[in-house]
Amino acid sequence: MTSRVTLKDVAARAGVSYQTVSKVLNRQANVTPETEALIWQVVATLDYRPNIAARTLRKSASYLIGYSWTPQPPDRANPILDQFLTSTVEAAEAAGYHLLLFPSHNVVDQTQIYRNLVHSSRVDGFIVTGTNYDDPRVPLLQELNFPFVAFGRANPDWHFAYVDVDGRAGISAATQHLIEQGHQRIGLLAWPEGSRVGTARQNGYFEAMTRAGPAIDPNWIVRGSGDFETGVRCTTQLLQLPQAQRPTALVAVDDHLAMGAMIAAQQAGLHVGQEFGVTGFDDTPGIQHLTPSLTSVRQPIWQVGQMIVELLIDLMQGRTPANAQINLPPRLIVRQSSVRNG
Amino acid sequence: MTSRVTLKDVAARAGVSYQTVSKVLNRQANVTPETEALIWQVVATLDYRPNIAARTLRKSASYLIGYSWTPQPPDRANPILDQFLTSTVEAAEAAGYHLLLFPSHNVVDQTQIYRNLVHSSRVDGFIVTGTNYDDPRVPLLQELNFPFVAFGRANPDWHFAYVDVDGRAGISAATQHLIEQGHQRIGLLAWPEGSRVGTARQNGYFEAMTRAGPAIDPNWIVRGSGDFETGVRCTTQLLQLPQAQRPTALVAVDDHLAMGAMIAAQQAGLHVGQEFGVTGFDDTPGIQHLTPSLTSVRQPIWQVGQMIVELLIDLMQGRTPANAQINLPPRLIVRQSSVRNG
DNA sequence: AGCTTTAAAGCGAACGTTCGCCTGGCTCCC
DNA sequence: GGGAGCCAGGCGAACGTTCGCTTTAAAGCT
Repeated sequence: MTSRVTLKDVAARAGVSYQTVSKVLNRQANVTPETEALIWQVVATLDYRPNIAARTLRKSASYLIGYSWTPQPPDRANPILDQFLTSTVEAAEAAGYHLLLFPSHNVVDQTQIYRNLVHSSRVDGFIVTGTNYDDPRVPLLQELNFPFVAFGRANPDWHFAYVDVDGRAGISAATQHLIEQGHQRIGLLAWPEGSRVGTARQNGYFEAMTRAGPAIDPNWIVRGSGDFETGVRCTTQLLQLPQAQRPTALVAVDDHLAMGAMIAAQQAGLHVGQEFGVTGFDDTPGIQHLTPSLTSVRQPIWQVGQMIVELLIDLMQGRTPANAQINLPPRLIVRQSSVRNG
Repeated sequence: MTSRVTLKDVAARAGVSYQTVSKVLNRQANVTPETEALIWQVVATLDYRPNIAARTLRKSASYLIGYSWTPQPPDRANPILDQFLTSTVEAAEAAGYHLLLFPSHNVVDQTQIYRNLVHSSRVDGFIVTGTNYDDPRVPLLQELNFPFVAFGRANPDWHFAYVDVDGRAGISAATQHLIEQGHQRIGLLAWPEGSRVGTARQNGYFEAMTRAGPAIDPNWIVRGSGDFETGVRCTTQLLQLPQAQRPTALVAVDDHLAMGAMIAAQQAGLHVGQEFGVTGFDDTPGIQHLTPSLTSVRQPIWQVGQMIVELLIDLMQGRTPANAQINLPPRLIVRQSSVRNG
């Protein structure tokens, strides 16, 4: 808009060639301290900023990171989007990169979008979220030999950079915690089989149960999509079991299921916490204000974002990170819904 | 990564000059149908994609829109971020634009960040959210003569493009609804004075009350930051008033305050809905699952995003939109917390 | 003194587009 | 039949950088 000031303007004012100015700005100059100081001063007075497009063209590096996420339906919160974006944007910014958003709603030809961004050299790398088994984006980006880091693992046979949160350890800790509260018959509210995240989480339940001893009744394990209504329905159904066989606590693989479970238990006249333990997963903002407040597993989202960017920048700049498969432990946040004296 | 294919490659293969290929791709060519078809075919077989950096440099248009938002603390959900981003990204994509995220956390020198993005021609325009009275970004962008559209108004004396949601109408509708439910003494949980959004919303309360008749007791109006704990505290305090003077319903200017109010009322032994009406604002995901479910005012976020992008594209392409000050009505979602037979 | 080394800065080219102007050849019409 | 008009396409230049090589001049060495 306001007429742009370029290298040539700075050079003219400083009495040097514009290439010299470029070298000074990129700190790779052989110049006398005097000319260097002069150039910096002219840069400051003219308020010069390098034209990113020209730099991008010349260096074929856009300093842009592509980021896609899966939008949630509007009646559902995305508990981590805000924090994850803030974290990644901040880490990227510190290294001179920006985030370019693109939607993943277009399931039809996901790969075309990626191809396009790669071949038009719009972006230098990708952050891929919500990976599942055999996620097509992973082999695609590998085939294109394009830098990317995933939030979450995929097919275990594939070798690529990712940062993941150990859902197994999280659910295991929640289960263990309920056992320590004296529960013996503990049920599991899980997602349908086949999702990578869901499998990891449910394995945490089996691990803790078999380690600590309580027998598992297959009837205690119910599956459904991860929403509130499913939580209500499945829990109501579980509570139909004969008194001596029905669970006294439920581990849910996400907070929505857990909230449904709490409501169903309350409707059945149970005092959640005291008589009936419930735990969730994600530590969705707001669940600390429920009555009773909901125990949940909190993912270290901030750290995930930081590490993803760190890895990605290594990859984009051609370095090989020492450890490109990172698995972070989540943290159990104990609240009223799972403790007996609460 | 994979060796890029350029206009010249296409031209060589098609036996024309590369400029002609460019013209065909930009649909401004005078070419025979045969050569045109041939060029398109070669483009397809070589899988050519224009290099965005080169185009950006030449046209000095980056097809990038800068978007900044104010991150919420991690224990607080941002109820609209996901939907707003999805909406804007989708609308932008349809017009060939992408969104560039940048953080607004750096309060110290907000304007430097904007200046930088403008002068380096990183972006072609901005979406500015969370505007307040005398927001410094508005005059800055006006001075730079740079296209932008705000989500929300600012100083009423300034003339710029915005899309806003009529908070006054929303709170007015909520208040009106409580009056229709038979409430006469209705209180207001508001933010501290001085915020633009807060003022608009509280005015809706005054409007509906004076229009419909109930006298307003200044004691019914309490202010504090918009969080859950404040809602609890203020409501508890209100309920200390003598029985004959205390409100039988509360209008809250956001959902957090409303949730606090519900809990405080329940702790005071009141049956929310039946005996004590509560309404919120934002229709935060999840509040439909509270007991009782919370009546709230829903903003047409999707539409806001679409219209902002529409306006912005007009501005960026030099057109003058017919109506650049858009005020959208929100919608009251009535649930159990505000109805007497609920 | 004559030669090599080094420091400081200049110079040309290239990245891949788009844009405006130019040209060659054909058609058309009086 | 010859000039005007038009159509298809070519051509040069420019956008603002970065990069590697060259040049100049001064300094160092034997």
